[in-house]
Amino acid sequence: MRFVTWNVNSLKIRLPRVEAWLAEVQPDVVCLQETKLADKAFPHLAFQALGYDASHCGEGRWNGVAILSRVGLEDVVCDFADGGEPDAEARLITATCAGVRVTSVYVPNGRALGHEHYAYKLRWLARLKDHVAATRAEGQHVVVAGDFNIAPDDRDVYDPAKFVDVTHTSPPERAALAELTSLGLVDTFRRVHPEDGLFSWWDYRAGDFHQGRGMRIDLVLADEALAATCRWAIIDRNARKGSQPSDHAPVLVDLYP
DNA sequence: ATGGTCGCGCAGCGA
Repeated sequence: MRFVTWNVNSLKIRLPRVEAWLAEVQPDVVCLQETKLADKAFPHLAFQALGYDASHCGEGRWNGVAILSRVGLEDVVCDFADGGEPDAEARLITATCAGVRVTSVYVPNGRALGHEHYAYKLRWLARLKDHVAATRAEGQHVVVAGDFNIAPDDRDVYDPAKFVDVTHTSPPERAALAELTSLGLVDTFRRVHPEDGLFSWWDYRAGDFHQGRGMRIDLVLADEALAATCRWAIIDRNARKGSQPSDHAPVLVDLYP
């Protein structure tokens, strides 16, 4: 099964590119983030025409996450599965695809160390751990894929010296991600590609993409048994090129549940 | 040169 995560930065603007990419790559399960759509504006028919069922959790102007699947889409939950208060923002959606419990996540950005939004990011990640623990307890294979807004280690940024005391690399954020993986989840792409310099996001400004100034913040986490089946993974840099790209490239991971 | 670009939506914020 081919899994993809892709922060599309507005599905309204990006739909033509997403459609063409899906037709070419033929993934089985796709986790989207930052659709920036209300549920009623989600283009179900466009995806149906390509063979995908879809579920979307959106609020309109910001955030918005979805799961597309051509191998079944069941038991959709549009929030944390920890039994707590509903999250105010549309940042995760969970569904079962061919026996795999899949969650598409858009982790808060954090904005700056010490900012209220940074505290929100850490609280959100702590809740995500509870969500994953609850999901794992159901006994199915688990995939948690999305824009984590965290570079797991120094291989995941273009210049570690430039990422000191900033969001995406700060020790509390990395510790929160480690808490998550301590539940038995594995960064599948990293398992296949240990080298540095492989990024999934580049700022639109200053020619960062062409200068190689990026970060790897889009991850596909899978339970250990499922991750052990991974033999192939790639970040499709070509999808970051050309006219009207997202600032994120899609990450593809083949797993065999 | 100490910025730079997008997307949303129509000012300026968020990323």
